[in-house]
Amino acid sequence: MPKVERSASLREVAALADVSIQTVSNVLNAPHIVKSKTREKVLWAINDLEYIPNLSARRLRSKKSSSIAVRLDPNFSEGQDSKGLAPGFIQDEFVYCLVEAANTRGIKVIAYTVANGDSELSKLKTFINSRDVDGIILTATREKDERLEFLEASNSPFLSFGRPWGAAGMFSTSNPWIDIDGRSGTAAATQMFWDSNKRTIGFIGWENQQPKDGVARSTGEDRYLGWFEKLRELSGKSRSDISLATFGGESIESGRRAARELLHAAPELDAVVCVSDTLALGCLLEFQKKGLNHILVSGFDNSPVSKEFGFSSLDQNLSEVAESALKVLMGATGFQIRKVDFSAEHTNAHILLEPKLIVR
Amino acid sequence: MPKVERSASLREVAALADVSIQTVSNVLNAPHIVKSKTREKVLWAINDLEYIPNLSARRLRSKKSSSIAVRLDPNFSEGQDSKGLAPGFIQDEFVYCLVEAANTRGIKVIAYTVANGDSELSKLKTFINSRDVDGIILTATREKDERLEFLEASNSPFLSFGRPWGAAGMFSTSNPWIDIDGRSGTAAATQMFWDSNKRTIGFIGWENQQPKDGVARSTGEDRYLGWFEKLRELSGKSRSDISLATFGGESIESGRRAARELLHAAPELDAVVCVSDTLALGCLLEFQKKGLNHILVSGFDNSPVSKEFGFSSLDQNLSEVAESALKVLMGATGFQIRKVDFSAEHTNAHILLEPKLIVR
DNA sequence: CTGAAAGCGCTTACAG
DNA sequence: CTGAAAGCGCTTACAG
Repeated sequence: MPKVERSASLREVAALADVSIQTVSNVLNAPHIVKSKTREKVLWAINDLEYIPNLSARRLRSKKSSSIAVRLDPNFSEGQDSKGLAPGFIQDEFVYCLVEAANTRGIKVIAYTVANGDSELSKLKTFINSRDVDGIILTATREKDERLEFLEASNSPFLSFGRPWGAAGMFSTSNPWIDIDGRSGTAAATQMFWDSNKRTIGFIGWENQQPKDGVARSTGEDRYLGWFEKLRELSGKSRSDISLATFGGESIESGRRAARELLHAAPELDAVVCVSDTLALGCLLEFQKKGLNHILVSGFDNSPVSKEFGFSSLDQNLSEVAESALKVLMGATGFQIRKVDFSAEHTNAHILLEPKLIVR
Repeated sequence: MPKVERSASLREVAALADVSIQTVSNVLNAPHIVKSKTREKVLWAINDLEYIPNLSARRLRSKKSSSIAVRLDPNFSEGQDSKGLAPGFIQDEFVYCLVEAANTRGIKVIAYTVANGDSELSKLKTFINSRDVDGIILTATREKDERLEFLEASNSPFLSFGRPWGAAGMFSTSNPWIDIDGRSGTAAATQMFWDSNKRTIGFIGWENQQPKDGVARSTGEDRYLGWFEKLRELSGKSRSDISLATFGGESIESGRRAARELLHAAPELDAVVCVSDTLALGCLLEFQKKGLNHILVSGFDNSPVSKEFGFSSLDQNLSEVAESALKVLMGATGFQIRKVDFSAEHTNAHILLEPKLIVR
């Protein structure tokens, strides 16, 4: 391969095709307004010179970066409490799917991190005000969130992955979000067990995440309610009789302990719906140790752990999440990020997608 | 927060500070050449207007994007063979550390994917020729690699994470790389077991990765040799007597089977060095099942699995890898990506970093 | 040390 | 349908 000095500019393409710079630009950005004969001549020149537009120039002039930013989080914790077997799995998969979906739409994705000390808000301000990105994908938004306030005030397109649990403004159009319906997921797992003639179906959730009423205030409570309500519907039992649930931290050891607690409460236990793959594995290992291989277990996330150990799990379907997110920010078929007026448009500001039960 | 229309431009800052646009630019890019009194006046105006430079304009004019690109890979496999418990763990962690290190140096990171069908080469050409990035971080390079050839020909800065195993040109300056020294890692694990008075130390590697001679041709062979040579050194045995090794695919089940094979070959087995955390866990679970809790096990990657199950593992120290990678591309203290002439400069084109043994 | 001019490579707005 | 002009917001090169 010969040394390549630099790539051609519009000017050179125009000279070769014997048209104006502007016509070449039109062939690229509005081909339909160029006469087909001219267009072909220009395309030939573009191809011949291997012309690739300078994106900085395009962005400066058009005032569109065709880029979005997304935060990356660390998967390791220095010491501290256990975060389970796949702490960053969902986030990393989501980012992968987002990049893939964005690239398909001609959008670049800039990854950023927030290291100890610097504020995410100042990073977002810099991204937006330097015109480096057109929009932002947020994660882990809260009710009073300075990021939301800034993005709203600066009129920047954005979307959150995940609901701001417990926030009064969860359904406010000023915090548009897309999320997975955990409740319907654990309900589906419960239904599957029931259909396999399991009648004593327990639940293992995260500690401090058991709803006091029928309303979920966290991901864990939401997944609990899916099991609870579905079991009530199927069994015809009263609320107070649906009580085969226990809770623990996100660790193998918690899963083992929870399994023992459930067995103690109901020796006839024959299935367990778990809030996570980590707890499901702990539970499964405890049953194996006791030779109770007939008890079925389900987890959440469809992580490599669930595949490797062969238990059912709920896949969050992140490529669909990513595509839906871009559909909100760009419209169904558009190629540009734009601000959506949810109060006026037909686009829903809050999207809930079904997880997919992977039966193993 | 009030609606913000748009951020200020250099022109407005200059007007407020009562200097020329050029002086404001100098305060930003070459503060030392501006008289301190002028500089303060300008900084006050910048602060007052919350001025943030337009990056597209800066990039267009300066011909530097201050960005690099890195590829993201999917962690899920559709069916197929097992890829273990943490298939994308190292790659994802590396990307996180790279973004963090790059941001500290004022460099943006654009993530890209290569979906089935499109070629990575054409993506790289577009990145480079559209002036979207100044350099590329490659992964999984091979001996004859069209990506290397293109980047070389276009005179673009780049660096590979990982060695092109088995390639004659592994030490060619046209493929600069940074990698982790797996061999010294498994040697360190072997030494640790020896120091704990373990004398029958086995090894579990990946299938088809056992060196025929003393030369490694893959990551798995490299890690095997670390165990082999260290054990030979410590035990004083001859080559043919160091044979307590077995191999399998990257799965829990393989680890279990390998553990049984090692026990069969040497019932006095008291430690096992494994090529991966997945194999280590399979091995550990098999020992636990048999009540052989005195046998120590080590893995590789220091993934959440090793933390959760409490066995020793080798941490790849990816933040150091990322920082070292940028040191190659930017120099020790620079803030710009530049092409390195390895044949002339003192920078080494091939960097091998030590993994860190995490003892549990 | 500071400023007036040029220009990076495009797209926009508009005249023809 | 096509082209001449303007200009996006900076940095560079250079004159003073």
